Amino acid sequence: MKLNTKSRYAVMALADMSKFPINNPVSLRDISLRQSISLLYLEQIFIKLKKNDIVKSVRGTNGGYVLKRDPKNIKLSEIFQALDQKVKTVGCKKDSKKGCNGKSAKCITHELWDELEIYINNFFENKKLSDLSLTKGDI
Amino acid sequence: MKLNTKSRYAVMALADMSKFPINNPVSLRDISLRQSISLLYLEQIFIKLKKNDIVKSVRGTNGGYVLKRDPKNIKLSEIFQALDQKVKTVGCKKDSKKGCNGKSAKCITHELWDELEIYINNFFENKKLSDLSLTKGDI
DNA sequence: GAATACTTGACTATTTTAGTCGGGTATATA
DNA sequence: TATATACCCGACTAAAATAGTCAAGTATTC
Ligand code: FES
Ligand code: FES
Repeated sequence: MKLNTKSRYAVMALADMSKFPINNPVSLRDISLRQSISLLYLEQIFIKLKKNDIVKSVRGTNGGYVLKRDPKNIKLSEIFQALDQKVKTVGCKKDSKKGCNGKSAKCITHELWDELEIYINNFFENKKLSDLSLTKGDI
Repeated sequence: MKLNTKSRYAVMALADMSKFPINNPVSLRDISLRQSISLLYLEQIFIKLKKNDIVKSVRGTNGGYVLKRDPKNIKLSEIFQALDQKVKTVGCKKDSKKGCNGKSAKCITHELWDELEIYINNFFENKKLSDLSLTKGDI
């Protein structure tokens, strides 16, 4: 079970932004330098964050991105969703009646994995961006 | 975040076994048929389970594998460990002082991911094989 | 009009996953 | 003791996912 870099960087970048006065555009270039994340990669990530109403963009000189909401109201689960990062522990399609083995019933472990999936999603659901942006002084 | 098939199948196979009288060897062929898992793949999986003292093998005709311990004493975390399935949410090496970006300090999100890693590992640590083998009547 | 910074789709190398294959060895039972 | 059953184990491979890069823009401010 691994977390991909896209989600990790997304949270890192947003945490970085949330350290600055809101409504003050933060450029990807700056985030890239501070957090050592490839600028090109960040661009890809922010397109998705924008589409999902987590940030908004300000174009032109001194532009950048701005958090669209208070960090207190941004759940990690939303960030993950924005990046199509899903927690998938079951081997089957959830809403299908078929099991992971192609049989007509769910397998003997299905319930367990489902429980795990809910368990993990709970973590993301209950964590807000603000929960981590304030923990440390350094950027 | 996805769970790989090896771990999923391992748990499935062990759950299958635990439905039968202990000390009664269960052949991989039977498990393969019942659970629709490739026999060749199962072999690969069971070599590892054996090396990690979760099952023992009985060779020859009517042989198979036997659980080495009571399902009550087999934690999911052990099964995962046996298959080198690690939960990895941080981007850095845990015991290194360096961060995921190659810098000398841990990044701003490190603590969060570490917390998640512990959270998930907890799940596996607290689940026993017996917790799922008895839930359903069917195999 | 020059510089800054966002926008977007396509492309690619690398790694991981999910298996398969081949050629063994050990044991029970007929 | 022959044969079938079933474990043993390293090497191999196709396919998918990941982690980016690249090229060619557009919008805005100074
Ligand atoms: S995981 Fe859903 S049926 Fe096996
Ligand atoms: S995840 Fe450990 S330093 Fe970034």
